[in-house]
Amino acid sequence: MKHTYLYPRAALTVDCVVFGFDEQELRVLLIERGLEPFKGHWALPGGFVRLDETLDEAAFRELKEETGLEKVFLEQLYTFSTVDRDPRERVISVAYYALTKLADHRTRAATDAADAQWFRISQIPALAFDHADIFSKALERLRGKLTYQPIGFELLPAKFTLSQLQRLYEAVLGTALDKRNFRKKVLSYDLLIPLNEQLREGPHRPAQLFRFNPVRYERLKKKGFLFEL
Amino acid sequence: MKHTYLYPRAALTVDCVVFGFDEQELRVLLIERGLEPFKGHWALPGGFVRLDETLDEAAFRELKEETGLEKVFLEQLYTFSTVDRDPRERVISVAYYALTKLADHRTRAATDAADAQWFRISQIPALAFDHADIFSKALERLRGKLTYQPIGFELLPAKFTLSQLQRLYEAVLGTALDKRNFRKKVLSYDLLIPLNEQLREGPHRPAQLFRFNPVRYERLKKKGFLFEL
DNA sequence: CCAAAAGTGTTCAGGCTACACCCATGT
DNA sequence: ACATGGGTGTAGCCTGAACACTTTTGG
Repeated sequence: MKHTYLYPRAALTVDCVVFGFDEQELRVLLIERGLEPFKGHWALPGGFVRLDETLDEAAFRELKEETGLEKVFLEQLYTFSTVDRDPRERVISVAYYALTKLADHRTRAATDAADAQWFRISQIPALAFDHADIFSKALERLRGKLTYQPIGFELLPAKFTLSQLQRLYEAVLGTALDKRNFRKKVLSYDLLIPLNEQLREGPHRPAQLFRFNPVRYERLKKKGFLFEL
Repeated sequence: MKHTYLYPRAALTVDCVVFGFDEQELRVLLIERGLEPFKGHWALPGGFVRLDETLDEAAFRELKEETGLEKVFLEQLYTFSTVDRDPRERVISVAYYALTKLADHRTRAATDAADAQWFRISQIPALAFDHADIFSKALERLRGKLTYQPIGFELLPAKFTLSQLQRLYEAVLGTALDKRNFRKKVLSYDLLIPLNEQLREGPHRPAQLFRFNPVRYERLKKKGFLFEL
């Protein structure tokens, strides 16, 4: 009760749209709220920004605290400021989106955050506050970005097959892609390194595993660069 | 002196990077600060956000108050939060960028805001706070956006020639473009309406004037759409 | 008549699209 | 042996890049 200002101030929060990919469909990580307002509703992970941290730091911290996630791809999305977006008082929220390797984090998230759950993006429940707006802006951004920057890999395990990569693109973009053309194009970037390893699962020919070339990956990611449709 | 909170809160501002085009080069509108900190330095127009307005509203309001500009294209850019970006106290700033028709506003801005001045982007003075960072992020965004969305027209007068449009693209992107290819491509979008009017200036053949097709323009602007290189 | 910018078509190469069959494996 | 996804090449089309000269005007 001891912080007094000349003019009224809005409270400031960060909220994170955490995407994952389950080899079939895109998913988002949501938290069930234990407190009012919107108690019992699902919401994006997030919380108040402290005075001694940047927004990026706040987003990483909240992600860690609420979901156990660390070292994920995280990028600022947009700042939401509708006057009555929080029923209690004026709260402005800086939204982030994160891309995670779902398989790596599935178990951890399940233990650190008992109330966290991955939802298919086609089956998202009613969300607290204006989180539905935030989510849709994040999805839009992900779609846009995926087509001109090679960020899709952040959603896949370190070793992956071309079919997995293609399924990811198809899931995110919502369109079917031609297998041969997709492979030709992706390989042409000289971004994937074939491993001496194959993925065998199910009654069919095993699939070649790849990882990306980290140096080339960074270079391309920086300089914004055309990818695919 | 009577706004008291349980936890300390950051102050919140908006800052606007206002672009204009003088037929030759891209320019930015800056304000000379009359108060400390950074008194006498140039800075982006902006100011504190009120509790009863959204960020967009705050940006429009500050733009009006400080520069006299109204009804310009305005879009949220990024939120800046380095802990010591303001020497007085913790201030978080939501940056916007605006595109204006310089010719229309030149005089108005000059009267409403005696301290406002248009600078060539190649000759920007030292800026207050982290405004240089904000500016460079805005320029990067403008460059990126111009190549895949038809927003360049916001910087031109309502009636313009193809050469003016081309010079704009060349100035923003920093590259020379082939005249014939440029015209072919731009016209192919069926976005420009030729007028029964020509621009005559100087000892040479007069140039055909165009305006854009507003319906088609809006449609294309919305659905994000490939433009040019 | 000279200087200055406006305006205009064609050719070529490379990239994108469409498309169908064989391969390796587990059951 | 069969069902399942993995893997591969080519031909036509279209788009983007390169390129030079004529036209219209004002001075």
